[in-house]
Amino acid sequence: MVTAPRDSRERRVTVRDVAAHAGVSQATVSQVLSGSRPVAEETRARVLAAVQELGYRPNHFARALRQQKSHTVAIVVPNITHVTYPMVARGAGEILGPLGYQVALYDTNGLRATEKQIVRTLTDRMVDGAIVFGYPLAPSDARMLQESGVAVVNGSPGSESSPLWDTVQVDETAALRYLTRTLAARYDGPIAYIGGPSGHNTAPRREAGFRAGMQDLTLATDPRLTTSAPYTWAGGRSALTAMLEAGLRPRLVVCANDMIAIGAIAAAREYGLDVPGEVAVSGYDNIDAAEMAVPPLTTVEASPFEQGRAAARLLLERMTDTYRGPARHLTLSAEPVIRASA
Amino acid sequence: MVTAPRDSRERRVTVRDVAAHAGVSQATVSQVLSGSRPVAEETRARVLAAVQELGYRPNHFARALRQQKSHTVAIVVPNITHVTYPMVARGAGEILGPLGYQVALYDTNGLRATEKQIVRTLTDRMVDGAIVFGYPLAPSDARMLQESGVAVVNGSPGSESSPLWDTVQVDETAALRYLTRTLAARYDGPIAYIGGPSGHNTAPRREAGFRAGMQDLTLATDPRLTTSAPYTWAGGRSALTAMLEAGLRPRLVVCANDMIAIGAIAAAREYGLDVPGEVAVSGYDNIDAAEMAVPPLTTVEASPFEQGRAAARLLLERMTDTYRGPARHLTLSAEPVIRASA
DNA sequence: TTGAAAGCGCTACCAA
DNA sequence: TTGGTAGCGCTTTCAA
Repeated sequence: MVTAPRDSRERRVTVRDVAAHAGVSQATVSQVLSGSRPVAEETRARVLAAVQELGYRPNHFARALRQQKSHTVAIVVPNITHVTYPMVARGAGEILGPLGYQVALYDTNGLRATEKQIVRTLTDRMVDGAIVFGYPLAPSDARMLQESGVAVVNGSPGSESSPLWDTVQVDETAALRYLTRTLAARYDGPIAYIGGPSGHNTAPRREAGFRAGMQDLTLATDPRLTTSAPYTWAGGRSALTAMLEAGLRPRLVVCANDMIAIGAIAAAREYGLDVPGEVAVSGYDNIDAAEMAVPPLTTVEASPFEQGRAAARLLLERMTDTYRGPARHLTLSAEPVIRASA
Repeated sequence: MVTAPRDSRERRVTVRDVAAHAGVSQATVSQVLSGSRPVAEETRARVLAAVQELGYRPNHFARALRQQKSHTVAIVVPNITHVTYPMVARGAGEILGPLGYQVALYDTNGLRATEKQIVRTLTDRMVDGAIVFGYPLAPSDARMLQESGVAVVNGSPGSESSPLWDTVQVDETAALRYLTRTLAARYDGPIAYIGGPSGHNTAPRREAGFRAGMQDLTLATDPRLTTSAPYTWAGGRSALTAMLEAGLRPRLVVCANDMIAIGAIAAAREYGLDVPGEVAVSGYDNIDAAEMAVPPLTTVEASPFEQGRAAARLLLERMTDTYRGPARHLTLSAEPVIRASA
């Protein structure tokens, strides 16, 4: 027969306990811990000793309730499963953590309904700030957050347009333009582009970059060689297969992301074409698989870690009211990573 | 000159406001919202209308402070960047979310110091439960959590040993044993194993599986063909290269994870060996890159999503006191995924 | 330099 | 079926 005490939950040590133990008032304890007003050195030492001895840990909720702030920052992303977003969270955590902020990660799953629900949760939980990353912040969501006193930064391609909140982004158009220009100059022959699905928010920006790069070299883009596919391996594979089946023979295939590119490499190989000897292929994102691909994939690295850090810094200045001016828009460059595939 | 009001933060609507608006007491409002005692239909309707009209949202902290529970479950993982862990979080969220629990993800970065710090945070934040996943829970951490009334589940290979907390795990040994047996029977010739780094907690279990599989077929393991490497592409590549340089020609290479395996494939290819024609290779984890590898990688899928769900269910029963018995240990099978590489 | 006490918003107990 | 109210643990005036 089991007789262990089921509820071993110990009573929490409170400010009151510490005050009693140190022979001072609660106010003094609170003060010593927060440094909000001067305290006699001797008293201070006594309080600290009591804190140590009793193992006092402040109750987060009581503090949050009283101060109306939770010392928590939310990071809201569309897909926690894609490496980019955890990296953003790590970057932000690196800045915010040491300053005493908790960083909480929320996953919208790409659903508008979930986005809204999370925004409501954030105001209920009185987060001090929110970094919405990977999709354009809805104005109504931004308003709701700001009215509740939540500082906001949006990190998303194309997000520079809003005058109401700070943004961080990578200039995808410029990155793909540069990559296209660099690679197109190397290969003699038709150049193809496999873009992302038209519904996706990054697709048009990347395609614009490809077109601009072509134009820089005064090359025409052949509509039969410009197509789109889901952002997947299978999507890239069938897109290039379709071109090859149609008798087209691109010398270079610029792809809107790495998965498409790796799929395209597979298609080329299945067709008996050497990569990069007969078809060169490039991607975008620099996912893990890019380095491990055969041949290793030439791609673009958007440094999500740095984006997270940057977003956190902007947010911090808003939360602490260090900066009060108009919305700031920070653009980071994405760098080409040249490997063997193109 | 900017004259917009700087603090647009609106005063929160409280229970008091709703009560006044509906002409009832705070107690009644609280009751209607939580369903904790019967209320006359007419009163109920009036309260609900007031809630609607005023846009009332309960204050999470006040509630947590009063009830001494936060309706939050923490998931603590060693590396938020590895796909497995976000998947676990999603699985747990799928169970816990609809029941009104918030799921918060914490990243220890593989550091013991951070683990401890997070455990302290969790007790401060009065989480109702914690799923510690991907590393063995330290007994002292478990004690600290349980003493604060936090329900605990540990998900980690080899974690079945503790009588003090529930565990969920995948039997890595059995999985690799089965895979080894299956593959080894197919190929005629020497069989190699590239294991993980000896410091890593999963390495010995996977190696044991390999050895058991070999034994099942009464095959001897050649020490020169049994090596270890970091869990990386580069690690796998140099490990197999070293064997080949030494004049060894394994017909099958069983690897402790996918990155090692994909690196080994690269090494074989660089040596002009066909995969799987001359060297067959298998991995473990079924990461994204496995499917995209050339040839697609034969591997083992540990279904982190299901593990997350399972852990959440165990935790839930502890949190709600639905289950009060001795520690339970759930083992899920990991399934082989046979592709072209072996 | 310190203490007393109000009150953050909520729930749950005790009465009616 | 409902209301009054104490109190969760903390910070922050106001007074001394």
